[in-house]
Amino acid sequence: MTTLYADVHDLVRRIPAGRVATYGDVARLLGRPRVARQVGYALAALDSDTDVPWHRVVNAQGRISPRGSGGSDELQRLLLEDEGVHFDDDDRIDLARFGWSGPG
DNA sequence: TTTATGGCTGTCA
DNA sequence: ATGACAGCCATAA
Repeated sequence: MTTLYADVHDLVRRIPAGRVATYGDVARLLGRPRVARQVGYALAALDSDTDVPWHRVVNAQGRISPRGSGGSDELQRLLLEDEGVHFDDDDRIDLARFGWSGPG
C-alpha cells in the first residue's frame, strides 16, 4: 500500500518505547503538515492485532483524545505508563520530555 | 464526482 | 490558562 495510512503506520512503528509524538508531528514527518487529522484517523482504522504502537500518538496538548467509546483512551494511558511515560495531574504528558522529535 | 465525517491544530476572546 | 470557531484533507458512501 502506498496510501497515507500505510505511511502513518510505518512512521508510528518507528516511535521508540517510552516516547510519544503528536498527530501534527507525525504528519509533518511524513511531509504532510496538514494531515494531522488523517493521522489520527489512520490510527483509528488499525486492527486489534496490529503491530503499530498507536498508543504512542497523542494530540498537541499531550493528552489522549477522548473518542468516548471502546475504552481505548484508558488503555492508551495504561500502555504509556507501562512504558515509563509519566502523566501530569491533568492527565497530560510533558512533550518536552517524552516528545519524539523524529528518527533524527 | 459530490457529500459527509472526523483519535487535529492554530487563532481569537 | 480555558472555551469556542474555522481550516484542512484523505477515506468512505
